[in-house]
Amino acid sequence: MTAVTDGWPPLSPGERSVAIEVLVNGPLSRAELARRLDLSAGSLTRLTKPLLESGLLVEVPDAGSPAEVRQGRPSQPLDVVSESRAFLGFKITEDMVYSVVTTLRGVVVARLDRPLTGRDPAHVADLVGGMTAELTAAHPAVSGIGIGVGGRVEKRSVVADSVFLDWYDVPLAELVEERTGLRVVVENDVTALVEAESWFGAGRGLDRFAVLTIGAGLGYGLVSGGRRVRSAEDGLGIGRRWIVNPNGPLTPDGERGSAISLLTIPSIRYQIRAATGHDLTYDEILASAAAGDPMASRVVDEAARALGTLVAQIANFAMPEKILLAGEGVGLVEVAGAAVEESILANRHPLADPVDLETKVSDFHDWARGAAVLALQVLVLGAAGR
Amino acid sequence: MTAVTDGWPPLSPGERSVAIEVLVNGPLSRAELARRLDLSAGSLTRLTKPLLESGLLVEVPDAGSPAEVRQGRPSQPLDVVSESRAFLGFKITEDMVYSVVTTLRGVVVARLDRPLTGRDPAHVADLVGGMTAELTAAHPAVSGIGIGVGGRVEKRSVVADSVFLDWYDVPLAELVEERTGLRVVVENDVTALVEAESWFGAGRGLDRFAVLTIGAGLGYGLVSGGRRVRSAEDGLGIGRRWIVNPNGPLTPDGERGSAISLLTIPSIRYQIRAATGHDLTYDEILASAAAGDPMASRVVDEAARALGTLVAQIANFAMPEKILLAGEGVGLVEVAGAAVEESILANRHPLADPVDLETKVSDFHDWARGAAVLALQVLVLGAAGR
DNA sequence: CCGCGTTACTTCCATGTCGAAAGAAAAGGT
DNA sequence: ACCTTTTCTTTCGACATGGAAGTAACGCGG
Repeated sequence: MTAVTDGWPPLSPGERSVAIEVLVNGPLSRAELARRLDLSAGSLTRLTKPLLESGLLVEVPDAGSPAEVRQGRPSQPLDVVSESRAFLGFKITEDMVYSVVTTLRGVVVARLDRPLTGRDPAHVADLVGGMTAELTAAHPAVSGIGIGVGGRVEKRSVVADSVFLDWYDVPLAELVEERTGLRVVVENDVTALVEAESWFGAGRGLDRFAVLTIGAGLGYGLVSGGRRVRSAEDGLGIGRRWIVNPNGPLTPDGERGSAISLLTIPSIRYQIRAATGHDLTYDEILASAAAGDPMASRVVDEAARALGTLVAQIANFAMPEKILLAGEGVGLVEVAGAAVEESILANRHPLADPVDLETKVSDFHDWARGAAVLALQVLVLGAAGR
Repeated sequence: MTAVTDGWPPLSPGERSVAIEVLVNGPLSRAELARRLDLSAGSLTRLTKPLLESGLLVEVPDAGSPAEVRQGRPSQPLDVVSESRAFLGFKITEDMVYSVVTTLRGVVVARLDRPLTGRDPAHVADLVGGMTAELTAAHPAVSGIGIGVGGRVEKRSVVADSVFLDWYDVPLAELVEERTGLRVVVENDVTALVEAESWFGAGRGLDRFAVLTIGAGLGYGLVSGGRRVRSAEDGLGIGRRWIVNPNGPLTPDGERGSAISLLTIPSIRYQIRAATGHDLTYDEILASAAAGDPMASRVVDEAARALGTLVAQIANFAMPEKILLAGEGVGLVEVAGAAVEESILANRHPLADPVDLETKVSDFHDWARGAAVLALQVLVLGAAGR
């Protein structure tokens, strides 16, 4: 459909590690790479040569801080040409398709959203194809497409089941490849976000890293040894049965006191609606709580305590170096951060390390970006892992 | 003090992986090793030659199942001479020192226990030294000593702090090495057990594996990527604040409804004592519950539900392939296994994989064995990991 | 009993990666 | 100008690895 420059030549393991290190950790000199990758200087000359010849890496002028006066020959930083290739990322929700164009570094350079008017796979693929055509018009050097979907995805191409779309075994990657001529990677939305954050986000450079997402549901992902931990419950989310406080509220989505009932946006809105009769938006509820409204405060505080409990349990059992909180529902932390902190401490050993918790205010474009970064990982650098 | 055959010559990475594979997974032919380690047949001839010459491996007669009629040249299994070296493992408790002698495979071939009459480091080291003398008399080929202690241990040699011994920065490894002339590895008892089970026990061959111990306290350890996950809270155990059920009982050791209050042996005994005035042993309480006594049943059932919750949370957040339950308090599972199972299911996603849970009835000699296996790992095979 | 296929193991060599050492390049300091 | 320092390149030897070819040891079937 559109001109496609194909990927770089296949990389040897050594070359790949160099490419990824530069891609993830900005411009780096050969000497610095040698230190980071624990290789000799000679090896770096050898490994970088084909990468420079193929154009994946380029030598850039030293933009380093001139503050530190260094002796000796100046280093020659290497970098990727971030804008040389672009990736498209899509996030499919019940009623919208969100998309972004990212650079090689996962920086979003364009956005495009379209309402989703039907759930037929062909219709969705057509819409994605059309959006791709629009985006590639302005950003021609697209190397691949990533699509994030809530639900279970197999082999990074087939949507095994997605309840909200009523899809079962839909070969989405194939459908979109047919329409665009581009290589397509499909993945569960949470999984894609975890991979992306592990590379270019909060989890950059970390060995162990966890992500908890709060939105319409709860999502969880774990990275260990620099690789995402796969499990059978990928894409299932945290179930309705996960009981945090047996005395907690009962909502349609979850059992009494479950994490779902206490924390998700629909459940919090349901609680307020059931108690007051007013149907407030999530942001309105947070604002009311911040303003001191007793009912909203009670619900938000209870949610914050539940969140703290969850975070503490993740820290206790998965032992990540860092936990990222993402999703549309993290505004909770801004309003009731103290309650979250308190609850974390209450559920941790007093002598344990403090939990490194990062909150990322995110919208649906972040999910789309996650998918784009996953496409980058899979299509350009081959396979997974660092 | 006693004749010491020193370790084998240092191994190259390739040789080490072969040695460990044979050590952990029984006799294996070169061809089988080539398949498992993803190496060529030629490499295996090369790698095994020095191991055979140094005596670490030997060729053994094929004891394989003669049922399967195989064509071609019979394979030549290689094995370690399990009895060629021995390791001593010690577990130091408040009032006893337990010790075992193990083979290269971590099989216990002798036990020796002595009461601990004082907490002075020199006294404890003397006792360990004396027990070592007794044990080496019958088992001369001792290659090293491992010591497990409740508390935090640094650099596998110094007890940073151990509350029950009132020890702070005690260089225990050094003290015992002086008295025995053998190399000594000191480690937190839970850590040692986790390492041992990961090699020769329930976690054999698994990439992700968790251990939960129930006894005087609660212990937790996680293996990921075949390596134990280190964290700042190593040796701290699960704290008194870990709230499982806010409506639960209050005990001296933990806050209301904490895992400590619900699950540990002293807490369960405390609950029964507080409710009935009778000071029953843990086993008596379990027997009463099994016999239908209402008070004991209530306490045991509540403990079982708490255990199920813990196991489910470990499965949810750490996502191990298998969870091992060990320690002196696992009798609980035999009496109230159904309640445990039920509670696990209640806290997992309905579509999630069932939890692979193994219960190991264990006594203090298992802790000592863990320390012995750790000594084997560190002293013979060098460094950590697989 | 003797080929024949099969599997296990060994020997040998080409390949490729790596580090160490030596040299070249490009700065600052004196 | 000269020295020092750091970076980068080149060269070469060490070493691990895989593949090909050869040898060994079995069952099987004529």
